[in-house]
Amino acid sequence: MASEAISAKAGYHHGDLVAALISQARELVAANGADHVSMREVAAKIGVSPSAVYHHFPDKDALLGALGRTIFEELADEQEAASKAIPGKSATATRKRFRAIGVAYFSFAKSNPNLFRLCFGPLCAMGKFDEKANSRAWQLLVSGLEEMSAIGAVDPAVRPNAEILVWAAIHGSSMLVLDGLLPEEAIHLVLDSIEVALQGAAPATKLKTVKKVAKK
Amino acid sequence: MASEAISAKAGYHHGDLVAALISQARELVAANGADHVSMREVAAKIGVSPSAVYHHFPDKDALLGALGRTIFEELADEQEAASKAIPGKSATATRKRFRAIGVAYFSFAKSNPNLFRLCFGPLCAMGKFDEKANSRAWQLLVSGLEEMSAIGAVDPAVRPNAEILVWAAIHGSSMLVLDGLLPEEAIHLVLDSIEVALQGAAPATKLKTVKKVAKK
DNA sequence: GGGCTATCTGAACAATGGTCAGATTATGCG
DNA sequence: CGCATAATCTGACCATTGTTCAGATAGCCC
Repeated sequence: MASEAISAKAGYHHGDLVAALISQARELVAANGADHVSMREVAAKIGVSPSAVYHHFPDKDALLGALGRTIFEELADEQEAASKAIPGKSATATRKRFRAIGVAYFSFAKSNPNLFRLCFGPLCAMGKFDEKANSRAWQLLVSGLEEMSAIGAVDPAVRPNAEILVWAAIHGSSMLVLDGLLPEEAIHLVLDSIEVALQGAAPATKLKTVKKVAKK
Repeated sequence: MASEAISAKAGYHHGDLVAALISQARELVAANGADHVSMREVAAKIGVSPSAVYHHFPDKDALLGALGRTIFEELADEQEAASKAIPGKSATATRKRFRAIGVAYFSFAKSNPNLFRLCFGPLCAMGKFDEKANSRAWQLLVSGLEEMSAIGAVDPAVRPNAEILVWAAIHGSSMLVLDGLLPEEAIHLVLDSIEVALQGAAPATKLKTVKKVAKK
């Protein structure tokens, strides 16, 4: 019903079809999962013929790719909002802010599982999104870690790889919770562990990594 | 060509169709991804009519579910093999063994991305696999951590949640590498960081987790 | 207004997941 | 051995899907 209200206003034939398509696709993917969305259904719900879609997107992957790009933005938006909701430069504020960014990531995944899966599915591996689609979220993480460093909550020894560990742990726990393989509390346990991990430990555990990645 | 050689031998009409179907599905999923596999193609490659499949599996998800279960076993097999390849109770052997389990997880993902994705996709969330499909892999992880504890490589304070952190980090980094969002070396950086993290830190960082999970 | 281009439609195609009645084969029972 | 019964497979069929393409329709510029 309210599919025209998205952008600008109607101008030529139908209005801003591409925006309407993405928005409608968002709704259907969120409801049924990316695999169970058909171009025809998207077109029909907008009141347009199935073939109309192909004048704006070469194929289904392109539509879903465009959608994925906007979802990445949404995710970054929520993380940014969560971060900005906790101002202040005190140590506890910094800590809370850092944690909030991680919780926002998980919360987004939990409340939009199908959209989250779209972002990190095979389409991502096929490069259907922008190169830098996730760069904002990454920047958020990095600056969160920089603030943590500033208050001395990050051992300089672990700092260089910290972003990767943090993202991997948050992303992994989110995914495994979505899959039903970990309970919801996992995200908090993981965030606790991460804060501990960032403090580092006695430097006796250095072990050079010389294993080969692929075994075959 | 060699599709009958899988299990037992022919008995009635076609032989062990269900095993042949799973095996053929495995091949096609590995090659084309789970989304681009059709029942008809699976049936055709085996030389059987499309409808024959539906006398053994109620629908496509059931076939892929059965396949997923076997993939989970494969994954656990590889982890177990990697673990057993490093015997000994010394500290360095224990450490190497622990790391090998993680590397095996990643290696499997990297060399069978489509199969790996099948295991942890929406089908998992829908409960199409066995409840305890991944319990063997989990056990491996747990006992690996117990050994690490035994040599004093795990701070008792972080021990209770260690399994979750480790799985999340390894799974997350594997997924993000598959998605092309992290470089391949990420797995080693993550494993390094994990070993440090397990050592724990000064107990000044305890922060009770009282945040709410869903923000809405 | 006339042409040009952007935008959309309608019909069509091959392929897909799934169903069902019936053919074919094995198996158990006398 | 013979026959009924159950297990297994086939063929035709249906609705739906992604995608294409020739043409209809509407906006825009001169």
